[in-house]
Amino acid sequence: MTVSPGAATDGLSKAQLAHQWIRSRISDGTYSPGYRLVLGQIARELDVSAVPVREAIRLLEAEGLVTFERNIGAQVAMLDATEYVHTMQTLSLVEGYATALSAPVLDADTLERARRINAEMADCLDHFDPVSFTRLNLEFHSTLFEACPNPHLLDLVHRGWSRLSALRDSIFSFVPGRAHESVAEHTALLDLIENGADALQVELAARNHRLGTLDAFLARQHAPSAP
Amino acid sequence: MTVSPGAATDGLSKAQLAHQWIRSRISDGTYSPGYRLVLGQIARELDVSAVPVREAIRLLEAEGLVTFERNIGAQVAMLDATEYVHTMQTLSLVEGYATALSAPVLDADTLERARRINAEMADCLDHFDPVSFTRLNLEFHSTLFEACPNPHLLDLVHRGWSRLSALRDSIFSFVPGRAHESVAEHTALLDLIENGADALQVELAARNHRLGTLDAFLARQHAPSAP
DNA sequence: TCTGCCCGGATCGTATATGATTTGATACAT
DNA sequence: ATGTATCAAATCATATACGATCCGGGCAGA
Repeated sequence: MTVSPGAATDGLSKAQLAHQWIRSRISDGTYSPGYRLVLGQIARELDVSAVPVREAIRLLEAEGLVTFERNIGAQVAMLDATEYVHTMQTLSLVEGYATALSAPVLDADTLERARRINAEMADCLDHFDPVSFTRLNLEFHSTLFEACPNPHLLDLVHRGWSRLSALRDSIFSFVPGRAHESVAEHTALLDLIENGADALQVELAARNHRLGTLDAFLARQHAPSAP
Repeated sequence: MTVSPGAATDGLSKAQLAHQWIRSRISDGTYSPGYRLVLGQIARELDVSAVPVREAIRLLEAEGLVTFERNIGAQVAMLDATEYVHTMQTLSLVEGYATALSAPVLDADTLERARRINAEMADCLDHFDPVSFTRLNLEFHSTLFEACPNPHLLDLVHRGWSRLSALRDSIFSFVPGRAHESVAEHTALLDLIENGADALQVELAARNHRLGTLDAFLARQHAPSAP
């Protein structure tokens, strides 16, 4: 028995492998926005043929992580200010709703865990560790919306985060002042949930929390004098 | 000069062609939920190779219109009651927001057109023409959210509609009582927009309008005695 | 010098061919 | 009669090959 062309390294197809590989390269910044993705090149690097790579890239396109033009090629999606606004707006919407749908089914342990994560985030601010802060922020919100019973919504939330994290280096910069607000809003959100607040209240709190970050970004855009 | 393998019928690639072809077949009911999509078979029917068809199917999968399993094959997505609820829930969310974002930029002509469409819908009820009613319903809502400045949201709304329309025959049945309510709610929504109501008000009105249809469905599910 | 044309390289798009996997049927042993 | 092993057909997954298309650079003419 020999390793044959159609074999799968894992339970995954080569197309899925390529998909994840490229995606992680985008996430970790190896392929930054605008980077040109050349089928043959990636295929050689992964030691597969161009067909699975092509499929991977088309899927990434459907996710909005890369742009693709017929007979031209693919490149990592640019995230300009407008794109950022649209993505954040959409994410605020779906994340807010997902959080509201999750809220009723969260148990005390989970909420406690969320509070601990938020406390860690506060520590990160003291030590000025924006990288950990960003990671913990994702953990915090994941904790709150992962229980959402609607898989479509969850998928949309994940896509939104994926887009942002993939392109965080270009625009999504850490704004210290906003970060402090963020931690406070997290506490307020947890209080709302723990007190069994109305679904709409929770939704709007979660939504506005994210829109707040967007506003902070826009404010900085329009007054970029402050470092 | 001869028609060669890589040629495109239009400006579209064969993969895109196959994508649209399969999608329309799903929409018009030729391929109903559960129908098995066999690559080779479709490829022969379209007179293309299996590669573009495969790509088309993977894209449809990303859209949620078909399910796909490695080494097994693809089939038109089943839309059971749970799926229907999730899809409607998500659609209510994004459509509501898209409508709210559109509202401020709608001009008088557009609103007038929406009112005319709604009047036609009322006529359909008198003549008992559920097919036209459903078509006009899409037209009505399209009129209201097409001006939405956020392309991501618009895309999500279109995907939701696509899912529903593709699978309408199986579950999405016309409930006369609800249809009358629907027309009335359309009028109320237009009034809100015309009076320059708060964005949140418009959003919730649009959202609840759709959730009302969902509720009507659920009520019928739990009490299916009445035909 | 500038402009337009043509050509070659790079890359995408698809057909074809073949390996890999699943599924269902059949034959056999218990 | 039932359960299990084996095999063949169907189908997916991928490699390879080649045509189609785009882009940039060189060359001829004004």
